[in-house]
Amino acid sequence: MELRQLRYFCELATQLSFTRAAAKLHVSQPPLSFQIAQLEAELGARLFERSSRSVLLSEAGKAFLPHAQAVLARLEEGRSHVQRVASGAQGRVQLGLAGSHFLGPFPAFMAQFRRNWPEVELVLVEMQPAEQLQALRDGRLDACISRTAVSDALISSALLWRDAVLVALPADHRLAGYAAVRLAQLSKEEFVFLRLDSSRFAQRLFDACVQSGFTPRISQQVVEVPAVLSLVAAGFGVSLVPASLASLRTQGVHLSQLHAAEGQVAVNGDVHMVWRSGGVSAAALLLRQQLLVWAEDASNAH
Amino acid sequence: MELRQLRYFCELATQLSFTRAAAKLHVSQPPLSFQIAQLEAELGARLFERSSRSVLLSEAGKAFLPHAQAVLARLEEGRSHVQRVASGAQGRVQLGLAGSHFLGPFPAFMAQFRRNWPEVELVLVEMQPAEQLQALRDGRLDACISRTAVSDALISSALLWRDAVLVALPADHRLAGYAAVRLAQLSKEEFVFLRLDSSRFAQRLFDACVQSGFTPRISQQVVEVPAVLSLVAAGFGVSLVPASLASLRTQGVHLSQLHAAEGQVAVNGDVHMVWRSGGVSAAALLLRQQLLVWAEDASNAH
DNA sequence: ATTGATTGATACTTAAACGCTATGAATAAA
DNA sequence: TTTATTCATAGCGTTTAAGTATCAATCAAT
Repeated sequence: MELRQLRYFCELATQLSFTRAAAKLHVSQPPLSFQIAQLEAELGARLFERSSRSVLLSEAGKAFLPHAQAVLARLEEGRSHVQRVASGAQGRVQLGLAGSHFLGPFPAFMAQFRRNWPEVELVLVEMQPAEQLQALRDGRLDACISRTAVSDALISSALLWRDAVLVALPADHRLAGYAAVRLAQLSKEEFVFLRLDSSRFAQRLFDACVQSGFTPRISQQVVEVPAVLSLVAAGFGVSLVPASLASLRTQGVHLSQLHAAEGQVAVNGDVHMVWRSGGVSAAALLLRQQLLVWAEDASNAH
Repeated sequence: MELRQLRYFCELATQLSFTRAAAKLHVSQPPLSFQIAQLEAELGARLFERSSRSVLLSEAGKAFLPHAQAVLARLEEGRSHVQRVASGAQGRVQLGLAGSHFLGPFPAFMAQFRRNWPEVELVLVEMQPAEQLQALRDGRLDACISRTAVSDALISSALLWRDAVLVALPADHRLAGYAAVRLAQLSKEEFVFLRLDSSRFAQRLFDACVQSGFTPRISQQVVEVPAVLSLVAAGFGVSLVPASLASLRTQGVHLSQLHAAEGQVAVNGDVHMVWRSGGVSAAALLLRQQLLVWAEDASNAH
């Protein structure tokens, strides 16, 4: 059996005339007759009752018609489904990110993306930054948002938007009056840190302290950023946090700018997108490209 | 797009190896590669991710697979549906008959037929005998059961089983004592008849009276046979009824045999099947053939 | 009743498509 | 490094489908 035969059959069933159906199908009449005859031979049943003046569906033809139509319709469905998936307009993207990014510009992008590509299921996976790379390699994630750029044979990344690092001080701290603080001024302080084993960003902050000439004394390590601010407010120490956290406005916490030490580049909390280089779905490609474009636009507008 | 490509695709999607899939499909490997490539080209999307050591479904392939499988499955459904309809094993037969036939052997056949061909919908249409022929010609009926044989260019018939005609007498009638009665003995009686304009059987009974030398005086004409017996019991007159009606055993009615007059063939109520010669469904053909065989068997057993 | 027109089937030729064998390129295992 | 396995490509032969021309049958109109 051939799809051509089904197409011919359906057209003939609606036209009920070999000549007209052949014209509609853009073939001449003999091939149409031949293909119908062939289909009938294979099914072992006459599909049309031909009298030399009229063509009518037989009982068998009436029985077959809905099946033939369903087959052709389903085929078109499949075709369009494949094309939506291949173009990325339909699919699923699994994006890993830490909870702190819900405080930055990311939610605005997410809202726009879901509006523009409603058939792309955007699955957000909250995940410790340290797990993200392994999840990317395993295929559990298609991309992730991180404050650390990565680049190797399998993983690439790109800057999305800049984010400064602020100093979080208890409101009654001796430095709370200053608009800006140098890292070296904090050498004697106790620190609240994100867990160093789960956050490469925290590791970078730690290293920055070391480069400023002191090893920070750590009073507490926590996982979530709001908890950092709460502990600072509670007097457990000072901390270094991304500037986008300012929107939290935690009571009892004073945020100061961080002055870079002379001859050093300022420590930053810049946000990157990180993705697996190969074997990604079209939807993941689309998300990546859209997020890069959006971040570019946003930073230009700013 | 071709069905072959769908078959190849589905097999490859389960085997995930060109070599093995080709073997299962009884083709060599190059045509398989070619057809898959062709399908991918037409859909504009890669369906498999080939690395030289493994073949995996791509996102697009995963999206297309259920459609391809559904298409092939639906096609098989259509094929078997057509064959059931063409063989008569599935379909609908509309059979016209008068209510009186539910009293004869017919219900036994019906039960057997429905047991053997459960997918054939046997629609019984109770219909006055006079309408039956027109309904046959119109296609509203595929066949009917009648006490009158018909034969012309479009309509054929065959004897199903014999049925005698009995004389129905009120229990207190002067002839009720006799086991058999001649028609001529009833010349002075009043008669209860089936409606002459709707029953050709009734017309035959009327003619038989005329041939026996008298024109029957008709006190009542009714449509249903049980009503005839009730009217006889109520004293409206005598009547002539098919022998199979004896199973009704109406109170106050005595049934006597009917002696044929000398040199005449006995009037009878033989039951025939009548059908349209052309343009009948396979299911109708099956019913016709089965009913003839069954009637033959039943009369032989008897 | 006869002719003319229309419809579906058939015969034959041409062009395209499919499948097979042979071969190549790339990768993983020995 | 070698060997084996896997998928892709090229060339060839066969099958298959479409087109043109024609036939047979039926209905309509003169």
